Amino acid sequence: MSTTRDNPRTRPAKAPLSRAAVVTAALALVDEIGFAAVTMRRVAQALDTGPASLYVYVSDRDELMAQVYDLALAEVELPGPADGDWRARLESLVGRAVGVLAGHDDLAMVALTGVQTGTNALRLTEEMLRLLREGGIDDAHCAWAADLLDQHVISSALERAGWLRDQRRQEATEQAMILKAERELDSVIEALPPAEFPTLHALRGSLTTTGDSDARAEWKLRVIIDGLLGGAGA
Amino acid sequence: MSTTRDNPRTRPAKAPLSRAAVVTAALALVDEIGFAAVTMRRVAQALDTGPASLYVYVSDRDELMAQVYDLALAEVELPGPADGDWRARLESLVGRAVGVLAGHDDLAMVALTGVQTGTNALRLTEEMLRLLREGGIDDAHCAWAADLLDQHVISSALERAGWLRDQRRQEATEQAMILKAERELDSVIEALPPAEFPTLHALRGSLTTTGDSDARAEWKLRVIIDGLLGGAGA
DNA sequence: CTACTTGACGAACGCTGTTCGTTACGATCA
DNA sequence: TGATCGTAACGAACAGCGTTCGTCAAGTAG
Repeated sequence: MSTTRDNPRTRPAKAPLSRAAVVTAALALVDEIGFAAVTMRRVAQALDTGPASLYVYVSDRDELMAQVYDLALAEVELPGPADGDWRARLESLVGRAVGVLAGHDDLAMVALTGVQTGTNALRLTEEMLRLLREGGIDDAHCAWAADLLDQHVISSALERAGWLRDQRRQEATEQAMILKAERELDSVIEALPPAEFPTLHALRGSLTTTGDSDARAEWKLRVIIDGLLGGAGA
Repeated sequence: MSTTRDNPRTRPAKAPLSRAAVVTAALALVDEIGFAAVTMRRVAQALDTGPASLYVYVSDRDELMAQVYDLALAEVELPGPADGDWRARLESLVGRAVGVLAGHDDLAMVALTGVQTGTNALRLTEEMLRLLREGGIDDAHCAWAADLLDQHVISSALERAGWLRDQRRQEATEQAMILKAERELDSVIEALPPAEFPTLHALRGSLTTTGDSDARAEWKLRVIIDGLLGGAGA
């Protein structure tokens, strides 16, 4: 009974296990199996350990996911002078943020639980505010404008992530149903009484084309900046 | 053993149990204990039955919550001619939607899982599109504009719901810490190196005043509509 | 060589969404 | 009236979840 475990020796090297290792493994898992499917147990399994071990470096699942969120934001490169004037740079910054977040499934959901205070989140906010000021937005409104842009980033990232997921699922099923959800919405509208929903019927065609989520996000962003420059914003 | 159960008689009347009853109970529970805390078991308990019984009327927790979401939207009254021109009406409609959703904790999260096709969601979309067209927004852009406004509604509702929840918690704790999260963000910014984050430092005051979430949501809405009228929207 | 701190982790708790198989009721039909 | 049958109701269970506790082993300081 004294020499019960040879585990410590049989296990070769093992991962040193650290806060960074846990967060990195969790992010990789988000990309692999999706945000909702990432559990403490699976993260532990990926690190070849038990779930309890994670709590040395992370206090909570929520805190872990907040760290993962900030790690993902590290991928966003700040636009430089080559990207043009303040407006072009702002559009570039926002576009990159949407792209990066959408590339990690529904990870952007983390940002809905409250203001993120991670290093990278603050780095992006700093640059966003700087560009807004450079564009002449009133100091008193800059915070609100950044908030509005943040909401746009998160919403668009989630929408795009969902679209990417659907597309991957359809590739996996190898079915030519093109866009099931799209057709669904179309048929729902078609079944509506035209007398009560005339506008939905009239615009049915343009409502159900969800394909170019990129162009739509860019259009929305232009609208927002236009609004900031035009009326109450400046 | 033959007269084992007098249950059917001892139980006085019992709830007839129906799809509507389940959804209504779930909505009441959302208001009482919060969106995240609503489980199938608790809904069943509120109806004095077991969790398995719910699955006769509802296929899924997600489907149940989608129904609850649409039921909540029924509270939104469409603005009438007394509310002014198309723009005033649109602002009124969006404001009411935000208010109603924010009054049901994080219920707006449901709308992040995909396009909602419930009766009331469509009712609001119809009116939104109608007003946008009346305002002269190009048909090709109306769908995108409605999407943008939807994102605003959901984001603002979630933000406001979180604020209301924090406030209720602080009332419960009877503490005068005013706004813990606010102070937290303030101290986080204060601790940042000023050389790398000059704008965050400069705007620190206006960034941390989260109090008037109403005024902020209204300002954002004005910005969006201004943007729709100004540049690429019309 | 001993004492102590600290990371690692097996086991367990209470909870979750959901399914299965069995009841018992109300309506239908002979 | 009496038998039949579809179906709402539900007790029990399953697999999985986040998290905590107590213990074990390894490294460090004295």
